[in-house]
Amino acid sequence: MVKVRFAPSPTGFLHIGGARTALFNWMYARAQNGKFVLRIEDTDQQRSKKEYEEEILRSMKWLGLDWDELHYQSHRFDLYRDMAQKLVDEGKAYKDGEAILLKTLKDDIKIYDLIRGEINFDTSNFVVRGEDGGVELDEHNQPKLKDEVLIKGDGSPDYNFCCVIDDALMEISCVVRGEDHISNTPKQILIYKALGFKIPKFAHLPLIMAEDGTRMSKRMGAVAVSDYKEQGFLPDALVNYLMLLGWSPGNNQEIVTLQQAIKNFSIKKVNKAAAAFSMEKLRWINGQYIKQTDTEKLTELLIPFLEKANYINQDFDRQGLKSIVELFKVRLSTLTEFLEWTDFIFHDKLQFDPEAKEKHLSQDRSKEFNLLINNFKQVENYDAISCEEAFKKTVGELGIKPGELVHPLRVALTGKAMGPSLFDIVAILGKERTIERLNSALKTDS
RNA sequence: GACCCCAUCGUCUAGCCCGGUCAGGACACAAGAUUUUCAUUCUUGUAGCGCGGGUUCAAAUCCCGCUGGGGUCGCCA
Repeated sequence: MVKVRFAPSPTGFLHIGGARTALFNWMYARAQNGKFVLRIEDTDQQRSKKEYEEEILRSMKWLGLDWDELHYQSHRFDLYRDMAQKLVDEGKAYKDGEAILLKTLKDDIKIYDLIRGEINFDTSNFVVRGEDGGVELDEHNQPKLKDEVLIKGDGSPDYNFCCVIDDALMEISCVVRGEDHISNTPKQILIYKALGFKIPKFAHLPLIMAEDGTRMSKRMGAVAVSDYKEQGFLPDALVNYLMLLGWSPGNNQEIVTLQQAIKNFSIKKVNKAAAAFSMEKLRWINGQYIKQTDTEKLTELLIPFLEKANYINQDFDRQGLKSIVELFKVRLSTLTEFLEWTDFIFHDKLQFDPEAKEKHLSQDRSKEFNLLINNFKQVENYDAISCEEAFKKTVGELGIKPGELVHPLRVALTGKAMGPSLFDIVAILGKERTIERLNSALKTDS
Protein backbone atom coordinates (compact mmCIF):
# COMPACT_ATOMS: atom_id res chain seq x y z
CA MET A 1 0.00 0.00 0.00
CA VAL A 2 1.14 3.51 -0.75
CA LYS A 3 1.73 5.51 2.37
CA VAL A 4 3.33 8.93 2.22
CA ARG A 5 3.88 11.79 4.57
CA PHE A 6 4.28 15.53 4.76
CA ALA A 7 6.60 16.54 7.57
CA PRO A 8 6.66 20.27 8.23
CA SER A 9 8.58 21.88 11.01
CA PRO A 10 6.52 24.35 13.05
CA THR A 11 9.20 26.99 13.03
CA GLY A 12 7.30 29.18 10.62
CA PHE A 13 4.08 29.44 8.62
CA LEU A 14 3.25 26.91 5.95
CA HIS A 15 4.86 28.39 2.89
CA ILE A 16 4.03 27.89 -0.73
CA GLY A 17 6.81 25.39 -1.36
CA GLY A 18 5.74 23.29 1.60
CA ALA A 19 2.16 23.44 0.42
CA ARG A 20 3.22 22.09 -2.97
CA THR A 21 5.11 19.23 -1.32
CA ALA A 22 2.07 18.49 0.83
CA LEU A 23 -0.17 18.63 -2.23
CA PHE A 24 1.91 16.16 -4.25
CA ASN A 25 2.08 13.79 -1.33
CA TRP A 26 -1.65 14.11 -0.90
CA MET A 27 -2.38 13.58 -4.61
CA TYR A 28 -0.10 10.55 -4.69
CA ALA A 29 -1.82 9.01 -1.66
CA ARG A 30 -5.35 9.71 -2.88
CA ALA A 31 -4.60 8.60 -6.44
CA GLN A 32 -3.29 5.27 -5.16
CA ASN A 33 -5.92 4.88 -2.51
CA GLY A 34 -3.15 5.05 0.04
CA LYS A 35 -2.59 6.88 3.28
CA PHE A 36 -1.39 10.40 3.90
CA VAL A 37 0.43 11.08 7.16
CA LEU A 38 1.01 14.53 8.58
CA ARG A 39 4.01 14.58 10.87
CA ILE A 40 4.98 17.64 12.85
CA GLU A 41 8.76 17.77 13.16
CA ASP A 42 9.00 19.76 16.34
CA THR A 43 12.30 18.54 17.72
CA ASP A 44 13.79 22.00 17.95
CA GLN A 45 12.27 23.12 21.23
CA GLN A 46 13.50 26.68 20.87
CA ARG A 47 12.22 27.43 17.43
CA SER A 48 9.06 25.33 17.35
CA LYS A 49 5.95 27.32 18.23
CA LYS A 50 2.42 26.19 18.93
CA GLU A 51 1.03 29.08 16.87
CA TYR A 52 2.99 27.94 13.82
CA GLU A 53 1.79 24.39 14.24
CA GLU A 54 -1.80 25.59 14.43
CA GLU A 55 -1.30 27.78 11.42
CA ILE A 56 0.10 24.87 9.41
CA LEU A 57 -2.86 22.68 10.28
CA ARG A 58 -5.24 25.52 9.44
CA SER A 59 -3.60 26.12 6.06
CA MET A 60 -3.66 22.42 5.24
CA LYS A 61 -7.38 22.29 5.95
CA TRP A 62 -8.00 25.47 4.02
CA LEU A 63 -6.29 23.93 0.99
CA GLY A 64 -8.44 20.84 1.38
CA LEU A 65 -5.54 18.50 2.13
CA ASP A 66 -6.86 16.13 4.76
CA TRP A 67 -4.66 13.62 6.51
CA ASP A 68 -5.15 10.11 7.81
CA GLU A 69 -2.67 10.23 10.68
CA LEU A 70 -1.13 13.04 12.71
CA HIS A 71 2.11 12.56 14.65
CA TYR A 72 4.38 14.76 16.70
CA GLN A 73 8.06 14.03 16.99
CA SER A 74 8.22 15.80 20.33
CA HIS A 75 6.11 12.95 21.74
CA ARG A 76 8.60 10.33 20.60
CA PHE A 77 11.87 11.44 22.15
CA ASP A 78 12.15 8.27 24.29
CA LEU A 79 11.87 6.13 21.20
CA TYR A 80 14.65 8.00 19.43
CA ARG A 81 16.94 7.75 22.50
CA ASP A 82 16.30 4.02 22.81
CA MET A 83 17.15 3.51 19.18
CA ALA A 84 20.36 5.49 19.54
CA GLN A 85 21.32 3.52 22.66
CA LYS A 86 20.71 0.31 20.77
CA LEU A 87 23.18 1.42 18.09
CA VAL A 88 25.70 2.27 20.80
CA ASP A 89 25.22 -1.18 22.31
CA GLU A 90 25.79 -2.74 18.92
CA GLY A 91 28.96 -0.73 18.49
CA LYS A 92 27.63 1.12 15.46
CA ALA A 93 27.42 4.43 17.25
CA TYR A 94 29.34 6.07 20.04
CA LYS A 95 28.79 8.68 22.70
CA ASP A 96 30.45 12.05 22.63
CA GLY A 97 29.38 13.70 25.87
CA GLU A 98 25.58 13.72 25.79
CA ALA A 99 25.60 13.37 22.05
CA ILE A 100 25.47 10.11 20.14
CA LEU A 101 27.03 9.80 16.70
CA LEU A 102 26.80 7.10 14.07
CA LYS A 103 30.10 5.90 12.69
CA THR A 104 30.19 6.59 8.98
CA LEU A 105 31.55 3.67 7.01
CA LYS A 106 32.80 3.70 3.47
CA ASP A 107 29.88 2.70 1.31
CA ASP A 108 28.38 3.12 -2.12
CA ILE A 109 24.83 4.30 -1.68
CA LYS A 110 22.24 3.81 -4.38
CA ILE A 111 19.00 5.68 -4.18
CA TYR A 112 16.08 4.78 -6.34
CA ASP A 113 14.17 7.96 -6.97
CA LEU A 114 10.79 7.62 -8.66
CA ILE A 115 11.22 10.95 -10.38
CA ARG A 116 14.93 10.98 -11.14
CA GLY A 117 15.89 7.36 -11.41
CA GLU A 118 19.04 6.07 -9.79
CA ILE A 119 21.22 8.48 -7.82
CA ASN A 120 24.61 7.38 -6.53
CA PHE A 121 26.67 8.60 -3.62
CA ASP A 122 29.99 7.49 -2.27
CA THR A 123 30.31 8.12 1.45
CA SER A 124 34.03 8.58 0.93
CA ASN A 125 33.09 12.10 -0.08
CA PHE A 126 31.54 12.80 3.31
CA VAL A 127 34.77 14.07 4.72
CA VAL A 128 35.56 16.31 7.64
CA ARG A 129 37.05 19.61 6.59
CA GLY A 130 39.17 21.86 8.72
CA GLU A 131 38.91 25.62 9.06
CA ASP A 132 41.06 26.08 5.98
CA GLY A 133 38.75 23.87 3.94
CA GLY A 134 41.30 21.11 3.78
CA VAL A 135 40.34 17.50 4.36
CA GLU A 136 41.23 16.16 7.81
CA LEU A 137 43.00 12.82 8.03
CA ASP A 138 42.53 10.02 10.54
CA GLU A 139 45.22 8.05 12.37
CA HIS A 140 45.85 5.96 9.25
CA ASN A 141 46.35 9.07 7.14
CA GLN A 142 43.04 8.42 5.40
CA PRO A 143 40.43 11.18 4.91
CA LYS A 144 38.33 11.31 8.04
CA LEU A 145 34.64 10.59 7.35
CA LYS A 146 32.04 12.79 8.98
CA ASP A 147 30.00 10.87 11.52
CA GLU A 148 26.28 11.44 11.61
CA VAL A 149 24.73 13.09 14.66
CA LEU A 150 21.92 10.96 16.07
CA ILE A 151 21.36 12.63 19.41
CA LYS A 152 22.53 16.18 19.94
CA GLY A 153 24.50 17.49 22.88
CA ASP A 154 21.33 18.73 24.57
CA GLY A 155 19.86 15.23 24.44
CA SER A 156 17.38 16.00 21.66
CA PRO A 157 17.36 13.81 18.54
CA ASP A 158 18.72 15.07 15.25
CA TYR A 159 16.60 15.54 12.15
CA ASN A 160 17.97 12.76 9.95
CA PHE A 161 17.71 10.26 12.78
CA CYS A 162 14.07 10.87 13.72
CA CYS A 163 13.15 11.16 10.11
CA VAL A 164 14.45 7.67 9.39
CA ILE A 165 12.93 6.10 12.48
CA ASP A 166 9.55 7.65 11.82
CA ASP A 167 9.48 6.93 8.12
CA ALA A 168 10.41 3.32 8.85
CA LEU A 169 8.08 2.74 11.79
CA MET A 170 5.20 4.60 10.17
CA GLU A 171 5.78 2.34 7.18
CA ILE A 172 6.13 5.14 4.68
CA SER A 173 6.34 3.46 1.28
CA CYS A 174 7.77 6.44 -0.53
CA VAL A 175 9.37 9.57 0.85
CA VAL A 176 8.13 12.45 -1.28
CA ARG A 177 9.93 15.67 -0.44
CA GLY A 178 11.74 18.63 -1.97
CA GLU A 179 14.86 18.30 -4.05
CA ASP A 180 16.79 20.13 -1.34
CA HIS A 181 16.70 16.85 0.58
CA ILE A 182 18.52 14.77 -2.01
CA SER A 183 21.81 15.23 -0.20
CA ASN A 184 20.23 14.16 3.10
CA THR A 185 19.14 10.90 1.57
CA PRO A 186 22.48 9.03 1.61
CA LYS A 187 22.99 10.05 5.23
CA GLN A 188 19.57 8.69 6.06
CA ILE A 189 20.24 5.48 4.19
CA LEU A 190 23.28 4.91 6.38
CA ILE A 191 20.93 5.14 9.35
CA TYR A 192 18.38 2.78 7.76
CA LYS A 193 21.16 0.28 7.25
CA ALA A 194 22.53 0.61 10.78
CA LEU A 195 19.06 0.14 12.23
CA GLY A 196 18.29 -2.72 9.88
CA PHE A 197 15.20 -0.99 8.53
CA LYS A 198 13.75 -1.46 5.09
CA ILE A 199 14.70 1.45 2.85
CA PRO A 200 11.68 3.17 1.31
CA LYS A 201 11.42 4.57 -2.18
CA PHE A 202 12.11 8.24 -2.67
CA ALA A 203 10.70 10.92 -4.91
CA HIS A 204 12.41 14.30 -4.86
CA LEU A 205 10.21 17.07 -6.14
CA PRO A 206 11.71 19.94 -8.12
CA LEU A 207 11.92 23.19 -6.22
CA ILE A 208 9.76 26.21 -6.81
CA MET A 209 11.78 29.28 -7.61
CA ALA A 210 10.75 32.92 -7.35
CA GLU A 211 9.52 34.73 -10.47
CA ASP A 212 13.03 35.78 -11.42
CA GLY A 213 14.37 32.26 -11.14
CA THR A 214 16.22 32.87 -7.90
CA ARG A 215 15.48 31.29 -4.58
CA MET A 216 12.08 31.87 -2.99
CA SER A 217 12.26 34.27 -0.13
CA LYS A 218 10.23 36.62 1.96
CA ARG A 219 11.08 39.53 -0.25
CA MET A 220 8.87 37.91 -2.84
CA GLY A 221 5.88 39.30 -0.98
CA ALA A 222 3.58 36.38 -0.47
CA VAL A 223 5.27 33.19 0.68
CA ALA A 224 2.93 31.89 3.35
CA VAL A 225 -0.24 30.11 2.31
CA SER A 226 -2.07 32.45 4.69
CA ASP A 227 -0.80 35.44 2.70
CA TYR A 228 -2.55 34.11 -0.36
CA LYS A 229 -5.73 33.64 1.60
CA GLU A 230 -5.53 37.23 2.79
CA GLN A 231 -4.89 38.48 -0.71
CA GLY A 232 -8.11 36.93 -1.87
CA PHE A 233 -7.04 33.74 -3.56
CA LEU A 234 -9.39 30.77 -3.46
CA PRO A 235 -7.90 27.57 -2.07
CA ASP A 236 -9.01 25.54 -5.08
CA ALA A 237 -7.31 27.98 -7.40
CA LEU A 238 -4.08 28.01 -5.41
CA VAL A 239 -4.06 24.22 -5.34
CA ASN A 240 -4.78 24.13 -9.07
CA TYR A 241 -1.89 26.44 -9.78
CA LEU A 242 0.48 24.56 -7.50
CA MET A 243 -0.28 21.18 -9.04
CA LEU A 244 0.64 22.57 -12.46
CA LEU A 245 4.10 23.45 -11.18
CA GLY A 246 5.97 20.30 -12.10
CA TRP A 247 3.07 18.23 -13.23
CA SER A 248 0.53 18.28 -16.02
CA PRO A 249 -2.65 16.28 -16.46
CA GLY A 250 -1.40 15.74 -20.00
CA ASN A 251 -4.52 16.70 -21.87
CA ASN A 252 -3.88 20.42 -22.34
CA GLN A 253 -6.19 21.14 -19.45
CA GLU A 254 -5.30 24.05 -17.19
CA ILE A 255 -8.26 24.21 -14.89
CA VAL A 256 -8.08 20.99 -12.91
CA THR A 257 -9.79 20.20 -9.65
CA LEU A 258 -8.21 17.95 -7.05
CA GLN A 259 -10.80 15.31 -7.82
CA GLN A 260 -9.90 15.34 -11.50
CA ALA A 261 -6.19 15.45 -10.73
CA ILE A 262 -6.13 12.35 -8.59
CA LYS A 263 -7.73 10.40 -11.42
CA ASN A 264 -4.58 10.59 -13.50
CA PHE A 265 -1.88 11.67 -11.13
CA SER A 266 1.35 9.73 -11.34
CA ILE A 267 4.38 10.54 -9.23
CA LYS A 268 6.57 9.24 -12.03
CA LYS A 269 5.27 11.88 -14.38
CA VAL A 270 6.42 14.71 -12.18
CA ASN A 271 8.85 17.03 -13.91
CA LYS A 272 12.50 17.08 -12.88
CA ALA A 273 13.28 20.74 -13.50
CA ALA A 274 12.62 23.52 -11.02
CA ALA A 275 9.70 25.81 -11.87
CA ALA A 276 9.45 29.57 -11.54
CA PHE A 277 6.41 30.86 -9.73
CA SER A 278 4.14 33.08 -11.81
CA MET A 279 1.79 35.40 -9.98
CA GLU A 280 0.21 36.31 -13.33
CA LYS A 281 -0.88 32.79 -14.05
CA LEU A 282 -2.05 32.23 -10.49
CA ARG A 283 -4.19 35.34 -10.82
CA TRP A 284 -5.61 34.11 -14.10
CA ILE A 285 -6.50 30.74 -12.60
CA ASN A 286 -7.98 32.45 -9.56
CA GLY A 287 -10.10 34.60 -11.87
CA GLN A 288 -11.31 31.48 -13.64
CA TYR A 289 -12.38 29.96 -10.35
CA ILE A 290 -14.10 33.16 -9.28
CA LYS A 291 -16.09 33.21 -12.52
CA GLN A 292 -17.09 29.59 -11.96
CA THR A 293 -18.22 30.20 -8.41
CA ASP A 294 -21.93 30.86 -8.13
CA THR A 295 -22.78 34.33 -6.95
CA GLU A 296 -24.38 33.18 -3.73
CA LYS A 297 -21.20 31.36 -2.70
CA LEU A 298 -18.96 34.13 -3.91
CA THR A 299 -20.91 36.63 -1.86
CA GLU A 300 -20.33 34.52 1.24
CA LEU A 301 -16.61 34.44 0.50
CA LEU A 302 -16.50 38.20 0.08
CA ILE A 303 -18.33 39.08 3.28
CA PRO A 304 -15.29 38.62 5.57
CA PHE A 305 -13.25 40.89 3.33
CA LEU A 306 -16.01 43.50 3.28
CA GLU A 307 -16.36 43.38 7.04
CA LYS A 308 -12.65 43.69 7.58
CA ALA A 309 -12.49 46.71 5.30
CA ASN A 310 -15.48 48.26 7.08
CA TYR A 311 -17.54 48.23 3.92
CA ILE A 312 -20.40 46.50 5.71
CA ASN A 313 -21.47 45.83 9.25
CA GLN A 314 -23.70 43.24 10.90
CA ASP A 315 -26.91 44.04 9.10
CA PHE A 316 -26.49 44.66 5.45
CA ASP A 317 -28.66 44.04 2.42
CA ARG A 318 -27.59 40.55 1.45
CA GLN A 319 -29.74 40.51 -1.67
CA GLY A 320 -28.35 43.88 -2.70
CA LEU A 321 -24.83 42.68 -2.12
CA LYS A 322 -25.47 39.65 -4.29
CA SER A 323 -26.48 41.82 -7.20
CA ILE A 324 -23.35 43.92 -6.75
CA VAL A 325 -21.21 40.79 -6.69
CA GLU A 326 -22.91 39.56 -9.84
CA LEU A 327 -21.94 42.80 -11.53
CA PHE A 328 -18.25 42.69 -10.67
CA LYS A 329 -17.65 38.96 -10.65
CA VAL A 330 -16.43 38.83 -14.21
CA ARG A 331 -13.61 41.31 -13.64
CA LEU A 332 -12.12 39.88 -10.45
CA SER A 333 -8.79 38.10 -10.33
CA THR A 334 -8.78 38.09 -6.56
CA LEU A 335 -11.41 38.59 -3.89
CA THR A 336 -9.70 41.72 -2.61
CA GLU A 337 -10.06 43.41 -5.97
CA PHE A 338 -13.76 43.59 -5.23
CA LEU A 339 -12.95 46.15 -2.55
CA GLU A 340 -11.11 48.33 -5.03
CA TRP A 341 -13.91 48.19 -7.56
CA THR A 342 -16.77 48.87 -5.20
CA ASP A 343 -15.50 51.54 -2.81
CA PHE A 344 -17.89 54.01 -4.42
CA ILE A 345 -20.85 51.86 -3.48
CA PHE A 346 -19.98 51.46 0.18
CA HIS A 347 -18.52 54.91 0.76
CA ASP A 348 -20.07 58.20 -0.21
CA LYS A 349 -16.81 60.09 -0.34
CA LEU A 350 -15.49 59.27 -3.77
CA GLN A 351 -11.87 58.59 -4.53
CA PHE A 352 -11.43 60.16 -7.93
CA ASP A 353 -9.00 58.77 -10.42
CA PRO A 354 -7.14 62.02 -11.24
CA GLU A 355 -6.75 61.20 -14.89
CA ALA A 356 -10.41 60.33 -15.31
CA LYS A 357 -11.48 63.46 -13.50
CA GLU A 358 -9.29 65.64 -15.66
CA LYS A 359 -10.50 64.03 -18.84
CA HIS A 360 -14.23 63.89 -18.18
CA LEU A 361 -15.12 66.36 -15.44
CA SER A 362 -12.82 69.27 -16.05
CA GLN A 363 -15.20 71.10 -18.38
CA ASP A 364 -18.56 72.53 -17.45
CA ARG A 365 -21.24 69.84 -17.45
CA SER A 366 -23.91 71.78 -15.61
CA LYS A 367 -26.30 71.85 -18.53
CA GLU A 368 -26.01 68.11 -19.14
CA PHE A 369 -26.01 67.06 -15.51
CA ASN A 370 -28.95 69.29 -14.58
CA LEU A 371 -31.03 67.87 -17.35
CA LEU A 372 -29.94 64.38 -16.38
CA ILE A 373 -30.94 65.02 -12.77
CA ASN A 374 -34.38 66.15 -13.89
CA ASN A 375 -34.87 63.13 -16.06
CA PHE A 376 -33.63 60.70 -13.41
CA LYS A 377 -35.98 62.32 -10.91
CA GLN A 378 -38.91 61.40 -13.09
CA VAL A 379 -38.01 57.74 -13.25
CA GLU A 380 -40.54 55.83 -11.21
CA ASN A 381 -39.21 52.33 -11.29
CA TYR A 382 -35.52 53.10 -10.80
CA ASP A 383 -33.95 50.09 -12.48
CA ALA A 384 -31.20 49.79 -15.07
CA ILE A 385 -33.58 49.72 -18.04
CA SER A 386 -35.58 52.76 -16.97
CA CYS A 387 -32.44 54.66 -16.15
CA GLU A 388 -31.03 53.90 -19.55
CA GLU A 389 -34.23 55.24 -21.09
CA ALA A 390 -33.97 58.42 -19.05
CA PHE A 391 -30.37 58.74 -20.13
CA LYS A 392 -31.21 58.28 -23.79
CA LYS A 393 -33.97 60.80 -23.47
CA THR A 394 -31.46 63.25 -22.03
CA VAL A 395 -28.89 62.85 -24.79
CA GLY A 396 -31.71 63.13 -27.29
CA GLU A 397 -32.81 66.42 -25.81
CA LEU A 398 -29.26 67.65 -25.72
CA GLY A 399 -28.62 66.50 -29.25
CA ILE A 400 -25.34 64.79 -28.31
CA LYS A 401 -23.99 61.31 -28.71
CA PRO A 402 -24.38 58.95 -25.74
CA GLY A 403 -20.62 58.57 -25.51
CA GLU A 404 -20.26 62.23 -24.69
CA LEU A 405 -22.25 61.89 -21.51
CA VAL A 406 -21.60 58.28 -20.51
CA HIS A 407 -18.04 58.87 -19.37
CA PRO A 408 -18.61 62.04 -17.38
CA LEU A 409 -21.56 60.38 -15.70
CA ARG A 410 -19.49 57.33 -14.78
CA VAL A 411 -16.72 59.39 -13.30
CA ALA A 412 -19.17 61.57 -11.40
CA LEU A 413 -20.83 58.52 -9.89
CA THR A 414 -17.88 56.22 -9.29
CA GLY A 415 -14.73 58.31 -9.50
CA LYS A 416 -13.43 55.81 -12.03
CA ALA A 417 -13.13 55.68 -15.79
CA MET A 418 -14.02 52.01 -15.95
CA GLY A 419 -16.47 49.60 -14.50
CA PRO A 420 -19.53 47.53 -15.27
CA SER A 421 -22.46 48.65 -17.34
CA LEU A 422 -23.18 52.23 -16.30
CA PHE A 423 -26.92 51.84 -15.89
CA ASP A 424 -26.52 48.89 -13.58
CA ILE A 425 -24.40 51.18 -11.44
CA VAL A 426 -26.96 53.96 -11.59
CA ALA A 427 -29.61 51.51 -10.47
CA ILE A 428 -27.52 50.10 -7.67
CA LEU A 429 -26.72 53.53 -6.31
CA GLY A 430 -30.41 54.44 -6.35
CA LYS A 431 -32.08 57.66 -7.32
CA GLU A 432 -31.10 59.64 -4.25
CA ARG A 433 -27.37 58.89 -4.34
CA THR A 434 -27.18 59.30 -8.11
CA ILE A 435 -28.63 62.77 -7.91
CA GLU A 436 -26.52 63.63 -4.89
CA ARG A 437 -23.37 62.73 -6.75
CA LEU A 438 -24.35 64.59 -9.87
CA ASN A 439 -25.02 67.62 -7.71
CA SER A 440 -21.68 67.47 -6.00
CA ALA A 441 -20.01 67.04 -9.37
CA LEU A 442 -21.68 70.30 -10.38
CA LYS A 443 -20.35 71.98 -7.26
CA THR A 444 -16.77 70.95 -7.85
CA ASP A 445 -17.08 72.22 -11.40
CA SER A 446 -17.98 75.76 -10.50
C1' G B 1 35.53 24.52 -3.86
C1' A B 2 33.51 19.22 -3.18
C1' C B 3 29.28 16.18 -3.96
C1' C B 4 24.49 15.84 -6.22
C1' C B 5 20.30 17.40 -9.41
C1' C B 6 18.50 19.80 -13.75
C1' A B 7 18.14 22.05 -19.05
C1' U B 8 11.50 22.63 -24.89
C1' C B 9 8.52 29.74 -26.45
C1' G B 10 9.70 35.47 -21.49
C1' U B 11 6.91 31.88 -17.78
C1' C B 12 4.26 26.94 -16.67
C1' U B 13 4.24 22.73 -19.64
C1' A B 14 2.94 18.30 -23.77
C1' G B 15 6.22 15.52 -26.64
C1' C B 16 11.58 12.26 -24.53
C1' C B 17 11.18 6.07 -21.76
C1' C B 18 9.58 2.90 -27.28
C1' G B 19 14.10 8.32 -32.52
C1' G B 20 10.42 9.76 -38.26
C1' U B 21 3.62 14.08 -36.61
C1' C B 22 4.60 22.32 -39.85
C1' A B 23 7.41 20.84 -31.72
C1' G B 24 0.94 20.99 -29.15
C1' G B 25 -1.56 23.75 -25.03
C1' A B 26 -1.82 27.71 -21.17
C1' C B 27 -0.21 32.57 -18.91
C1' A B 28 1.87 37.04 -20.65
C1' C B 29 2.34 40.05 -25.09
C1' A B 30 0.31 41.96 -30.04
C1' A B 31 -3.79 42.49 -33.52
C1' G B 32 -8.95 41.99 -34.59
C1' A B 33 -14.36 41.01 -33.32
C1' U B 34 -18.11 41.98 -29.42
C1' U B 35 -18.89 46.20 -25.74
C1' U B 36 -20.94 53.29 -23.74
C1' U B 37 -15.61 52.33 -20.67
C1' C B 38 -12.87 48.43 -18.26
C1' A B 39 -13.30 43.40 -17.97
C1' U B 40 -15.32 38.94 -19.94
C1' U B 41 -15.79 35.99 -24.39
C1' C B 42 -14.15 34.62 -29.38
C1' U B 43 -10.49 34.69 -33.56
C1' U B 44 -5.58 35.33 -35.20
C1' G B 45 -0.48 36.26 -34.48
C1' U B 46 4.80 36.83 -32.33
C1' A B 47 7.86 33.53 -29.72
C1' G B 48 11.16 27.65 -28.00
C1' C B 49 14.18 22.24 -28.32
C1' G B 50 21.40 26.14 -24.46
C1' C B 51 26.15 24.81 -27.29
C1' G B 52 29.44 21.14 -29.51
C1' G B 53 30.37 16.33 -30.83
C1' G B 54 28.81 11.53 -31.83
C1' U B 55 25.10 7.02 -33.04
C1' U B 56 21.43 6.77 -37.18
C1' C B 57 18.72 7.00 -43.58
C1' A B 58 16.48 10.20 -39.69
C1' A B 59 17.73 13.25 -33.00
C1' A B 60 13.80 17.79 -28.95
C1' U B 61 13.89 12.42 -28.25
C1' C B 62 19.72 7.89 -27.45
C1' C B 63 25.31 8.63 -25.82
C1' C B 64 29.52 11.92 -24.44
C1' G B 65 31.53 16.66 -23.42
C1' C B 66 30.83 21.81 -22.47
C1' U B 67 28.12 25.79 -20.80
C1' G B 68 24.39 27.54 -17.81
C1' G B 69 21.07 27.20 -13.63
C1' G B 70 19.85 24.95 -8.94
C1' G B 71 20.57 22.17 -4.31
C1' U B 72 23.58 20.48 -0.14
C1' C B 73 27.88 20.77 2.60
C1' G B 74 24.78 22.97 11.00
C1' C B 75 24.76 18.97 17.44
C1' C B 76 18.36 23.74 11.84
C1' A B 77 14.65 20.95 9.82
